Amino acid sequence: MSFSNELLKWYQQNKRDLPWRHTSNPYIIWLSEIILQQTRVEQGLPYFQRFLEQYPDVLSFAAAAEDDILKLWQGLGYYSRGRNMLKTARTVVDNYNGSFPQKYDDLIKLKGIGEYTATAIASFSANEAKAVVDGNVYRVLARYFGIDEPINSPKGKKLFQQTANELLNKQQPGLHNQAMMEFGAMLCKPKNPACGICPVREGCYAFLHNAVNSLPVKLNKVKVRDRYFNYFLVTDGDNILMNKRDDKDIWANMYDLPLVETDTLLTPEELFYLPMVKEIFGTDIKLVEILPLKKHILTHQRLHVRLIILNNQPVKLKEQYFFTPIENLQKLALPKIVFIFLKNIFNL
DNA sequence: AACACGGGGAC
DNA sequence: GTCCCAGTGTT
Repeated sequence: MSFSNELLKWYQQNKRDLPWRHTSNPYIIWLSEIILQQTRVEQGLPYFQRFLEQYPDVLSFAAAAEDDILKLWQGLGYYSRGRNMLKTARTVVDNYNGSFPQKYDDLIKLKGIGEYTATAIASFSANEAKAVVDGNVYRVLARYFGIDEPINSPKGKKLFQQTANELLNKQQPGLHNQAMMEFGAMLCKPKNPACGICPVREGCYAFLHNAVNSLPVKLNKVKVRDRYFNYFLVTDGDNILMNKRDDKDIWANMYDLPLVETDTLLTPEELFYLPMVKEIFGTDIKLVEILPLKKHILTHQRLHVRLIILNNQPVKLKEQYFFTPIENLQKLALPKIVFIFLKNIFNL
């Protein structure tokens, strides 16, 4: 029995019942695929449900405001996905008459849809015969065929895509693709794969050569940068001073508090002496409290975040600053760490 | 080719 | 702590 047939048999018996597997609607599949980029199914599932309820079709999605999309995306990370979805939804309405494309060549042109996602949508919704290659597929192929080429080198990427294409079941590409990924996620896991119950282990290079833990090979460990975020909490009656972030840094276009970033951890005295701080709050700082430093880990950054509560009014409002009612915080898209601070203070 | 972009869960 | 998740866009 061929690898593909064993795989499909395993899939029919072991697949999870996931909502996006009950449809061939490319809009719904697109929604699920974007949400699941670099995101585990369990984490993305509730977001998928909320998005589908709020925006049942591409027309309603295209009509949304960016603030509303980001708010619904809050806590999921990689927020450019949400912003790109809005662009793509509007492109689909404008250029495709609201009918979501199903062909790879159309999909790949849309914002936020890369090689993987275009293949996934095309094969799941219309059985286009292309092989998906995601993190799961890299792992399954590297182990089964004993490929030690790094999965994140250009050469490796080509090799794995080619291998996946040759393995693809051309009769049922959609099913085959889903089966490959489910197999990688459920059985051929990164740590402690279930080789004991694996239906294809007799043909698996890694199993036969005791190389399961050394495959796949991946290069380039990410460098992590330390950043120190000093947030200032300033209120005026029932209003709170907020900041809208620009589109350059992390958390683009989302909302946080007035922020002074430093290279190192400063004492309050050093901090209050900074020109930036004096410019915004003057020289007479009325400190109420400094909440303890919280560490917030991102992929490339370690954020050291603290909240400084002042009894000052700003002497100068920067352009991106604005006062808003505290109850309105519920409606703003806030980075996780900012949300946690504010939640603890205001019982949001 | 290298880097930026979040947050969470498993070990 | 480390790894990595149904990756993509920018430089």
